[in-house]
Amino acid sequence: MKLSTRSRYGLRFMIVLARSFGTGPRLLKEIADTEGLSEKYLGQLVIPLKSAGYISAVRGSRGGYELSVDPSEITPLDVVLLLEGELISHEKAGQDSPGSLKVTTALWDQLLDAVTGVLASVTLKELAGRSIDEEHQSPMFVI
Amino acid sequence: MKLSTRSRYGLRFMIVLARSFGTGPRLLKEIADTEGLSEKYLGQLVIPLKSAGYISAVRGSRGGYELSVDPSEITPLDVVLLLEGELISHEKAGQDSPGSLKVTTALWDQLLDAVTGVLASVTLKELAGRSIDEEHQSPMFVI
DNA sequence: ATTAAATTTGACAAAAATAATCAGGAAAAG
DNA sequence: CTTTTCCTGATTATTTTTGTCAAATTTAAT
Repeated sequence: MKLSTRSRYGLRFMIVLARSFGTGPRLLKEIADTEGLSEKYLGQLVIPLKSAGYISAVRGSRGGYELSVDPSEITPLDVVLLLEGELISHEKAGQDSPGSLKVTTALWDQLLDAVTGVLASVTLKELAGRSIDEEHQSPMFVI
Repeated sequence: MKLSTRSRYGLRFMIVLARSFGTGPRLLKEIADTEGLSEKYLGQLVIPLKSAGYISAVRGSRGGYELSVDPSEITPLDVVLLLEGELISHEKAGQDSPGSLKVTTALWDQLLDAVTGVLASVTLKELAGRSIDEEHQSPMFVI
C-alpha cells in the first residue's frame, strides 16, 4: 500500500501554486527544480490537473501554471483522487472471485473511509499557510 | 495510493487459514483456486509469512500450510506490513529535497496513523468469524 | 522392509504487464 | 526567435505472473 509518486509530487506542486495564488503563473521548471524532480515527469502529472480545471497554463515567456480555483476550494483528496485514480483499489464484492472473502472488502472499505477522511480534512489554502509558517519560520505578522 | 495485490491476496490467504485453525494444514493449490489467483504467485507471497513465523508448512501428500500463531494474536496490520514493506512510503523530512514541503510529510503521517489504526483494530480471528457468519449465512448455533 | 509413485512445498529464473522516468521536438505566446 | 507548455515515443524499474525442476513427505506396491 504505497502512495505513488504521482500523488506526492502532484500535491506538492499544488501547494506551491497555492502559496503564490493570485500572483501570476509559476514556472514548471522552477518548481521541478526546487522540489527536486524531473521537469518532464512533473509536466505529465500536471495534465489531469489542468483537464480537471484546477490549474490553468500560460505558454511562452512569462508563462507557467497557476491555480484557477481558490485554494480554499481544493483538498488533498481532490488532487490525490485525480492523480491516483482509485484509492485503495480492491475488487468489489460483486466482481470477486467465487470463494473470495467479503470481510476483506469490508476492511478495505473502512480503510478507504479513514484515508478519505484525512485527505478531505484540510484545504490547500490551509496547507499552504502552514508551509509558509513552519518551513520558513517567518512570522506572519510583524508589529 | 493503491493496496498491492500482495496485501490483498496475502490477507485473504491468512483469513482462510484462520478459519480452519487447528484442523490441520490446508493446500496452497486449493486456496489459490477458490480465491481465484495463481498458485505460484501465492506460493511466493507465503514465504515472508513463513519466515516471520506466522505460518508453518508441511511438505508432501497431506501437507499444506497452517497458522503457527493463534489467529487472535495476528492483525491485518501484521500481514500487510510484512507483505507490503512500508505503508504509505514517503520521504522523511530530513531526507527531503531542499525545497520540499514539511506539510505534506505531516499529512502523510496523519494518513499512516489512520491506516494503521484501522488495520490494527481487528484480529484474524474476528475476521474469520465474520466470514463464516456473513458469507455462508450458516447459523452459528442451531437449537 | 524396500522400493516406487504420487503429492506438495521450495527455490530460482523467465516472461509479461504495469508504472515511473526521461527525451525530442512541435505548438503557442510574447 | 526565445521562452515555455504540449504531445508522443522511448527507456528503465517494479510488480505480477508463469515455468521448470529439486526436495521432502506420505501412500502404495512388491
